[in-house]
Amino acid sequence: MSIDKSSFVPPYYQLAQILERQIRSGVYRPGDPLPSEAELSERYGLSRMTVRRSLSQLARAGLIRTERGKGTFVSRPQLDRAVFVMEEFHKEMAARGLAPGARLLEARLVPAPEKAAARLQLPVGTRVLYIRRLLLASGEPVAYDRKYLRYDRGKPILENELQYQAFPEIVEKHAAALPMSSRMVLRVTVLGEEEARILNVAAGTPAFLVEQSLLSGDGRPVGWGWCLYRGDRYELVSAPEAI
Amino acid sequence: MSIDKSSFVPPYYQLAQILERQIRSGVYRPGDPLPSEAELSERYGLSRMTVRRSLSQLARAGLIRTERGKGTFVSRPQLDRAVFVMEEFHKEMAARGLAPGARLLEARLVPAPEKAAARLQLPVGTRVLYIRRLLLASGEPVAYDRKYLRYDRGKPILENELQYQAFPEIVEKHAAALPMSSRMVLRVTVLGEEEARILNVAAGTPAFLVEQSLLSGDGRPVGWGWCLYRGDRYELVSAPEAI
DNA sequence: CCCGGCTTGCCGTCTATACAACTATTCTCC
DNA sequence: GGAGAATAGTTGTATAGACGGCAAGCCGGG
Repeated sequence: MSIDKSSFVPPYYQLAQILERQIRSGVYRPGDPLPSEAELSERYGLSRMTVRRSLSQLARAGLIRTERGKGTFVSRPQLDRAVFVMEEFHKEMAARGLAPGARLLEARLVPAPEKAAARLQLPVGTRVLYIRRLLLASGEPVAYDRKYLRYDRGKPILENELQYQAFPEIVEKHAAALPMSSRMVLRVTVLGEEEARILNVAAGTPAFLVEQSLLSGDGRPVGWGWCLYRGDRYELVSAPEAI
Repeated sequence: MSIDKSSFVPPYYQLAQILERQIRSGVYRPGDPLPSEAELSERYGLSRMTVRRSLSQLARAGLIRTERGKGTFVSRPQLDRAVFVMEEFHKEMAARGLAPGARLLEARLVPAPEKAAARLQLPVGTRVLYIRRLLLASGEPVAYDRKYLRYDRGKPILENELQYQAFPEIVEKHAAALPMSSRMVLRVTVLGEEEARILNVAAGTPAFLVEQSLLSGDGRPVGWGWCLYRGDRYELVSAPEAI
C-alpha cells in the first residue's frame, strides 16, 4: 500500500483513502494513535504538509481527532449522531425522479398578523406580502407553504414569478434587503381539516412542519413562515460521513 | 482592515473573518468574483498558501466557490437547504438542561422476526438480542427505543449495563463486529395505543420515528431498530453555516 | 520523596517556491 | 476573416524549511 505519484488521483487523496481503509478494517481501532505526521511523511514519501492535508480530510469526516502535542487518534464513531440534509424542494424531487412543480394559491398584501409581525420585527398591521403555495411532485401535492415577507420596494406582484420562482428570489425582489441566511426548525404535527383538504389527504395524517426565517446579512429578518410536508411522502435520510 | 500577526488568532483565520464580513455586508455580492489569491496575498501580506487556507475555510462553509482557471466567486446562499443535526440522546438532553436517563423495559434473546432478520441479513429465527428502552428527560419519558442486535459472543446479559450504556456499546459487547457507521431514516408518524401508553401521552400524538441500522467496518449490519421521539418534546433546529 | 527545569516528540502555523491544469484572451498565419 | 497557436491569469497540488506551543518523560536538586 503506497502512493502512486503518476496517478490521476492526487497523493493527498490516496493517503487519505489508505488510512480510511485501515481504520475501517480495524488496523487502527478507536482510541489508537495513528503514526505521527513525520513518520507518515517518511513512510509514504510525502512532505509533512501533504500528510497533514490527508489527515485534515479524515478529521473533517470525523474519523480521526488530532491533539496538539500528543498525536492523532482514531475517533470512536458517533453512531447515535445523525446529520439530516433537507435539500431545496426542486432538487429533492428531481433526485427522486419526480417532476417538481408549484401551484400558487394566494398572493396578496395583508396587514401583518401578530405572530408574523413579531418574527419580522415589524409593527402589527404593517403591510406584508402573504404567499400560499402548493408544492407538487409529478402533479401531486406534497407540501403546503405559507410565508410572510417584507414588502419594502412597492414593486408590482407578478403572478407568473410567484408561480415558478423559489421563495428566496421573491424575497430578494420585494424586500429591501438581500436574504443571506436561513434558520429552520423542524417539528412534527398532524394535519388539520383545512390543511388535509389542501394536501388531498385524510385529516389526522402526520406531517413535517418546517418553520423558516430568512435573515439579511446583518441578521434582520426579512421573511418568515411555515411549510407542511406530507408525512406519507417525505422522509429524511442521514448523510453518510464520507471523506 | 488588515492582519495583525502578533495577535493570538492566526492570520488565516483573521483573513477568513475579514472576507466573511465583507461578503455578509454586501461588499462582495452573490456571483461576484473575489480578488485572486495572488492579489489577496499581496494586499494582506500573507503567502498564497495562507490565503488559500482562509479561502478553503470559507468554501467549506458554503460562502464561496472556487473554479479552477477562472477564480473564486461568492456563492448564492442556499436558503431553502437546511442541515439538521441529531445529537446523541444524552448530549441533547444535557444541552437543554435536562437530566438524561433510561429505563430498561425488556432485554432478552428472541428468534429474529422477519423484518429484523432481513435488515440484519440473518436467517429468520436466528437468536438475536431484543432490547426495549425508555429514554427519559428529567424523569419524564420522551423516547421509546426498540432494537435488535446480533448476539454472536454468548456473553451474559447484564441488566445494569443495558440500563445505562448507549446502544452502540452494547452492540460492541455482544456482536462479533465493531460497529463503525450508522444509517438513520427519519419519518413522522402518530403514536398507536400501546406506544402512547408507554410514552404516557394521548394516542394520536405525532412523533418522530427514527429507523437506525448499525454497520460494521465492512458494511455488514450488526444492529437495527427504531426509536420513537415524542413530537411534543422534540424538534430539530437547522445548523447555522458557520466558518 | 517531591518538585522544578530540561529535553524530546508532536501538532499548528507560516513562508517561498515550483509546477501542473484549466480558462480566456490575444496574436499569428493562412 | 477564420482557425490555431501562443500567452497571461487563475486555481490545484506538492515541497522543504522554519518557528511556536503543548504534553510528557527524564533528571537532578532540594
